[in-house]
Amino acid sequence: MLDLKFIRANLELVRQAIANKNEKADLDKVLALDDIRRKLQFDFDSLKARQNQVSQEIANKKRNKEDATELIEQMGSVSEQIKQLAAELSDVENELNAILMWIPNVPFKDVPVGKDESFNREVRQWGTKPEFSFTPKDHLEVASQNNLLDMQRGAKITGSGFPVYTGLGATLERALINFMLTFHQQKHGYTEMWVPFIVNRKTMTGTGQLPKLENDMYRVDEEDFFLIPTAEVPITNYYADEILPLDKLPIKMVGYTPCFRREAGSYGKDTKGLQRLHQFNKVEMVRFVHPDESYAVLEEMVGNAEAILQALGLHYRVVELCTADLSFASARTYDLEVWAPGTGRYLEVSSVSNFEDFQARRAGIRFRDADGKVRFVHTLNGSGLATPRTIIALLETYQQADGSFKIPDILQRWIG
RNA sequence: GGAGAGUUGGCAGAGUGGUUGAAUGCGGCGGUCUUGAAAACCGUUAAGGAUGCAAGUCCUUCCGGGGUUCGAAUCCCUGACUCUCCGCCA
Repeated sequence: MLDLKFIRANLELVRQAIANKNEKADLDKVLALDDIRRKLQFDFDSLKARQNQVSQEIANKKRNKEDATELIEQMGSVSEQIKQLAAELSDVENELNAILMWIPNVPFKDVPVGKDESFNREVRQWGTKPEFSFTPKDHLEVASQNNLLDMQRGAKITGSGFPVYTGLGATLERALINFMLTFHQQKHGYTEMWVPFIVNRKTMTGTGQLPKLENDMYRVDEEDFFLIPTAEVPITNYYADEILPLDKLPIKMVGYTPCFRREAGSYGKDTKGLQRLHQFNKVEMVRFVHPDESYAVLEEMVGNAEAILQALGLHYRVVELCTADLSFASARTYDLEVWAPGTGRYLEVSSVSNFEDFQARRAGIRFRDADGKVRFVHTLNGSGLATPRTIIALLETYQQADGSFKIPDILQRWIG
């Protein structure tokens, strides 16, 4: 959520940001409602002040055993007006808030402006595409020959997009998660968190998934709960509505969760095998930092995610997203795309974003500055990494001529 | 799932329907004293909003929502959560 005062002071900037992100929001309505809100607030405050004052007088009279009937009668109508104004004020505030919730974050100034993903900017590459003496197979074929995956029975149990990992495939999945968690915890200094996989509406709103993405998520209607689409949601909201002492920053948390995504309407495009799923596993890094540091930390976090791919020996590239590809809440995002030799494409395995104070304002995550001032923290998060496409890259990169595949040494200790 | 108790400021913990934004203690910050520190003493210490150049003034908030009343932390209804006991269960 953007600060209303910021919107008022930077109207054109916000208007441009909405357009560049292909979003829609009625800023004129916001300004109009805000005017009404302030006027109602002023009237309400004035009447309340009067009521408070006269209440004192009534109390004094009663204490002195004097008659207060006249004052009480007067206040009857004031009381009615206050109720009326309070109701109007609350309606306007709700309406205003509802619109504010649909205004996206403003992109960082250096983010390339673009209308689709073709405007994304490649930042760098690491490693090179591996060479094969044979035609590399795609991950489904490798998985099939080695009995690692069962998409059909996953579909039978639940539906398409719910894979079953079998035997060594399951072990590899678990090893990968374990490896990544331990790596971030030990080498990058993150605190490991194990959090609920189902969250309430307030939490889902705090990180910006709601109201926009309600239809992309699995719901538990009876409780108005949601299955998390990413660990970002429960981990970021861990400190919601709190004021953190300065010495608690920076906060670095890492957690594994399964991720659940309905994403109706995404069928047909790049869905083969493990490329696009309704349930998948992901290790997520989350950081809360002083506003002055967030862009430096963003670069550092990209490095943290890259370190995993490097340790696994997988070729990848780093891409900066253009405004249109940027998520609703993000101000700047880098994607890591790993090379999948059999599929013949780069696949997104990580997305690292700086949300500045957008999420913090929604979720109420603040800290006390050196001079005692209460401010919003900057929140960042990044996948480190999502497993399915990492598995794709591993299977396709380390496949052998005979159809078997080699598990990278670094994962061996987790395979057992 | 059943029964009971509870939810107040950073924490602990008072609170009679009427100067209670809230006693007291702890913690934090500033000061006096001290070579320095501790102790002691003094002062200070919530967040959000409206208005104003500012100093300031005013309003809201005692888990959330609704109600009673001239007036609610205090009374009523309702929801959430926590704790204790019982039941069930991995």
